[in-house]
Amino acid sequence: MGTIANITTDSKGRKNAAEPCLEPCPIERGMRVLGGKWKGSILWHLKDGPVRFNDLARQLGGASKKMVSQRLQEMEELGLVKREVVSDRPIAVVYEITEFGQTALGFLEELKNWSEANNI
Amino acid sequence: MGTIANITTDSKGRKNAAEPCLEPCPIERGMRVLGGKWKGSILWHLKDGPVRFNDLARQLGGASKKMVSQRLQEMEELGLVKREVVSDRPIAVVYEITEFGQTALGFLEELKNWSEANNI
DNA sequence: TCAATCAGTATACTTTTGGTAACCAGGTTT
DNA sequence: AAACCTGGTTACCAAAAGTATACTGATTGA
Repeated sequence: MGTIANITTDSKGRKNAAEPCLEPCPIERGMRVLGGKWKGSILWHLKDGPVRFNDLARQLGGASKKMVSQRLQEMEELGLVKREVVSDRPIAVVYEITEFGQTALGFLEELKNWSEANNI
Repeated sequence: MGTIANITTDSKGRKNAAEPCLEPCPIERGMRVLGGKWKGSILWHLKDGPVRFNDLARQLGGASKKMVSQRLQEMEELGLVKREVVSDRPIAVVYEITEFGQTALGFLEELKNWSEANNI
């Protein structure tokens, strides 16, 4: 939808929804990209610069390595983050937010403000 | 967290995260309130006025009645929506967004815009 | 009389998600 | 030598989310 809940009333006083959504609306689709567990947090933690895998995992308050690794992979495929091997030998990998990823930060900040303002 | 990913570098060039999050950050907590499947959509569909249960279900593009009913109950407990029986006999119930629920609309609109702008 | 509408609930089932714990190889620290 | 670091993977398990069908009980409409 997007505009108005289109409820009509027929001659018998019966109500029905004029435009049932055939597919999830933009809000639903957006949620499926950014709404997964930890995804928002991950993006937020990358906003100030590249972070290494284990550091990221530690900063997520309880998310397991498996979770972090899974989410990072999904987000890399979506183009939200970029993975970079900075050295082998003592292997080191950093994750960085992409330009596309940055476009979501405004929305995440609104969410953060909302949570804080309402003691969520 | 909230401010900066506090990464320090020791004398050997090793990096480590100074402040691991002990609990989920505001973004994570907010997501757990608004991020559940269908919750955002439901709130959005209520923004223009009260809607009846079956109409709402039809407008959610594939969500089953069970889902809609479950989500509505959760959201009522959270104070995001209000349930009102407008008549028995031919039983009629409407769901309405609360004042608190309205505070989340700004954030949902940002999400909607983001989804649409990026073909999500 | 038969069918459909209202707002759900009940039941049963499958799929997806989230999570723990152990493990890998190479290197460093104690 | 023993233990920890790096960035993950694998196996396993529990809980959540989703599907689909059928049912309520009063009322209205054809």
